[in-house]
Amino acid sequence: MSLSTLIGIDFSAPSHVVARQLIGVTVLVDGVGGRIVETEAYDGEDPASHSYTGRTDRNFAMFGPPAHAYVYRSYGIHWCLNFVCREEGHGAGVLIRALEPVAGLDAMRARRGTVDEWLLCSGPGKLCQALGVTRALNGHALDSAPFALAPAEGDIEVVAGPRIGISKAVDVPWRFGLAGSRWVSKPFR
DNA sequence: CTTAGGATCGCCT
DNA sequence: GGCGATCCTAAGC
Repeated sequence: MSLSTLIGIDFSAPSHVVARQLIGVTVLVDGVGGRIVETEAYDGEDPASHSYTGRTDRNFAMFGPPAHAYVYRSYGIHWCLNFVCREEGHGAGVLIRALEPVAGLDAMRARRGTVDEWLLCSGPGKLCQALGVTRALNGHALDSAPFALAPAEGDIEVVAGPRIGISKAVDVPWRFGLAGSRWVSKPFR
């Protein structure tokens, strides 16, 4: 058990390994959250990754200790949540792309302004709004409040495919999902 | 069903 | 000055 091991997952492993293991894990922020059904891996040697060209004021959390959060602003509007992985200094992380809503549904509806449950957490920007994730959590440890993680339960079948919304390394199959889940942001082929 | 455009911030060339 | 690890709305077919 290394210091970067949390809920049975070794966050110092390569990002695509961690991304696969995170499917089925429950994540809560101040008691609001759900089960992770979709992730994407990004790595320091990966042209599509924010960390590819080195450390900046925006991405420094990706180069910090594993099992911490990296939160960035997307298109000047949305927040996106990543779990940092790999050894410190490497610059890798896993983008949390969709959740199955489990806890704090009323808070999610209020923040998202909709009662449609699929619209609450079916995308990286949506789930951050639903869970109240902002830059304030950038660099925050995942094993301490307001975060709470719980291991996946039962048999988890994971499917993989190319990542969404990027223009580089578009064929790398580093998007992972819970097989058959209706909560993913886009179906897997 | 598919496509197009706007919102709006911060890094990069 | 350009362009995103996005989302929403509106319009076209």
